[in-house]
Amino acid sequence: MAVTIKDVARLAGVSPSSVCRALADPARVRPETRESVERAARELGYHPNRVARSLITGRTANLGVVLPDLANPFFPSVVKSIQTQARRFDYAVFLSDTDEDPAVEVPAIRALAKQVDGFLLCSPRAPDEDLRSFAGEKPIVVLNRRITPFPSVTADSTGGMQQAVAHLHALGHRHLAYVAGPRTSWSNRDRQRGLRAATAARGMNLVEIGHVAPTVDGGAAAADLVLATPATAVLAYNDLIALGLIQRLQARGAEIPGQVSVVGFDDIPVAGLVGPPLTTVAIGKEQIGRVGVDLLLELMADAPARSAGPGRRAAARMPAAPARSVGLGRGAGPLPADAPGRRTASRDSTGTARRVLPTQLIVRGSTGPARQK
Amino acid sequence: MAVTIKDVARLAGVSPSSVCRALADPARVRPETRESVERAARELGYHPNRVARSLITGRTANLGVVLPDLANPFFPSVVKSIQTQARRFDYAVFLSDTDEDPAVEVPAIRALAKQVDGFLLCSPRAPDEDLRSFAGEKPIVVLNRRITPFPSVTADSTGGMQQAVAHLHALGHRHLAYVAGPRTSWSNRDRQRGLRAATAARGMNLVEIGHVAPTVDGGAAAADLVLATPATAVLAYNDLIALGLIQRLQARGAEIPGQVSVVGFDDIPVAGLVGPPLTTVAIGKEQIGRVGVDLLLELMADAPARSAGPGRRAAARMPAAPARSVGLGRGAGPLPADAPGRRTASRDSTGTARRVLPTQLIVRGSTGPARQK
DNA sequence: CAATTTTCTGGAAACGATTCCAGACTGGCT
DNA sequence: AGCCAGTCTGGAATCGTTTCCAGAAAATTG
Repeated sequence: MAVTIKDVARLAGVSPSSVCRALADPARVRPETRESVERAARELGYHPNRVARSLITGRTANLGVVLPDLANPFFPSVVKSIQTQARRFDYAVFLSDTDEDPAVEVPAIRALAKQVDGFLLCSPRAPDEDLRSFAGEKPIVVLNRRITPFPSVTADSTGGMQQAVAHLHALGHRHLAYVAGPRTSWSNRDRQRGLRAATAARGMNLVEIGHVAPTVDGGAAAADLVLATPATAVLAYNDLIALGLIQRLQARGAEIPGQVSVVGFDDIPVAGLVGPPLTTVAIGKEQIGRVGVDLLLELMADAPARSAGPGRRAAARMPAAPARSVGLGRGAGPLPADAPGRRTASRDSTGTARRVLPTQLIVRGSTGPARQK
Repeated sequence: MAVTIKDVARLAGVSPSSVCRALADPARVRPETRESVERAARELGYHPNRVARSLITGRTANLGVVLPDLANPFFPSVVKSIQTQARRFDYAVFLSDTDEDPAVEVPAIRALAKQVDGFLLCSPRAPDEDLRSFAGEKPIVVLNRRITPFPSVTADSTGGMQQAVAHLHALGHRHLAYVAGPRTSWSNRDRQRGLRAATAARGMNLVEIGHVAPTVDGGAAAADLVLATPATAVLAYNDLIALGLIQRLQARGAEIPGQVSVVGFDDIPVAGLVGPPLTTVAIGKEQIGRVGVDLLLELMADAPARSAGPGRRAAARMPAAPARSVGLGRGAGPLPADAPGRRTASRDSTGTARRVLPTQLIVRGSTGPARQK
């Protein structure tokens, strides 16, 4: 039914091998051959079957992206940047939304494993050891979490929390509350850790409120608990929770920021549009995806498709992933962080890359001077 | 490197064909064979290579989703529901974001064509004839647009606009403005058409404001133009534009809804969180994806992978797509529209399915009585 | 012009699974 | 015991492409 390489070969009057060569690497055939093959291919509308190709080359030109919840506006931003960067290198993207269910993650990865050249795991929720079982099988880069031995891209939660706490301290707040996200979220632990350090450093009081879903509803559910504490300001695991908090706090009659200040995390696109606009810690969502893809491509270049030996032939046709693209810095986001120097790149003791992206407090309307007791 | 069917065969002491049979259809081998194959497979951690399988079966168990912009919160909702429904039938999802560029669409489809069993095109922006060139090649279902000969899932824009206009009319508005979305968007034309009909029916005045990007910035750009008209209420192509309008109108000192009422379209998740909460026309985003997948699976069952003849063998192992799943109605959304009767299913003259999903006006805080001149 | 290198090409093998076909074995029946 | 139907299995072919290998043709050299 579909037109194959044989059809082209027949029409062009050459062998399938020559068609392959003519299309893959025109320099390796006589100009006349190239010409007639190209004409035949065009005439028949031939497009090589990537499935068949990947069977023999071991490369699929696909990337797998696994994330917990596309309904959280943070993730579409990341996926979009992944998509953009992947397309630049002619990679297509598989998407798998696990719906915040850790148990779905491993099967999801497993299902995609043979169809992709590598994975980007965004904020994976599965236990470390489950994920580690994929080490060595496929190149994997983890976003928003650190699991040896995988390269990772994370945000500087500590720095962000320090900025946020400094801001609140300057406004006179001394009693803070933190509304925690999912128990299985590494980011949550990271942010919580950063917040504890920051409050401790300034001798501030911190109340932590249980684990809630990282959604608007989760935030709403925590609001009443917040009012029951002496906290004059509350920091949320993420913006969605913060939005839910504001919503419910206002419904309870609490003025924001008059009675309670609220700080989010992520700076999702709508953060500035709500009433009052949300003060939040911004992280470079576009950078996460871009850096993640670059890291993954580097990793894939090191661990080639089939043979383990370095310097494979196929690598020649693979677009160069490394330095060049990293340095491009196209589409500088709102963060001034795109300057090379600001991005922290390090390697741990085993040599795996760890990129930590800078964070930045965006002060909007949801924070103000602490109320007087 | 990876474990293949041969390895399993060797360990189990049988031929590769038997391994295949034992795993695919246990009833076709002796229980002992099945047992030893399963043990060997488990021991080696064997997972069949889906790429190799699809080469011979012609089925990939992948779906392709193409959409214009994941940053528009409308699309993640749709993708998520597609993903959920696809997973239920063991399909994986390829995602391609075209960044609102019509020219990218056809190559994007082309690149995925050989790796998927069918496509869901969400709000495609490419010209009809370009997309029609894929007819017959692959099963395609179009969402938010109608292009013969493809089955489609659309929202009842006319009904939605009628509700919105009735609402505004009742509030005393007589002069309306419409801020149009992308020129290439079928939905925009559909909504515009519906709005014209609705206003004409009531003898209301309608000013149409040029095509803007379907984003917050697009809305902000149109705000000043709105103020220059006699309109007391403005309807936007979508919620993002409406949000941008509100933002900029407020910045210009216009009270909302005191001076201008604003109506959006889509009911994106944040619509209720902004200040003031947005009055908007809701469409069943979860339904769109679910119905789209069901329609596509039906279509794929009719037009099987390889041979054109009906009643293929492979179809037996493919989960039944039709009625059963459609009727499930799991996870009923906020719309009462999940009841079977309310969803309009029709077929045009050529017999292609056209599902039109109901819309519903959600009245929130951004609309109020018309200001007195 | 012969010898040698280089360029170019076709045939065959390979990738990992599925499926067809035919042969081996089992069991039931006469 | 002999025959037949049915069950179960292994070998071979297949999917569409890439790649290896060897041979043919062309170009270069002495």
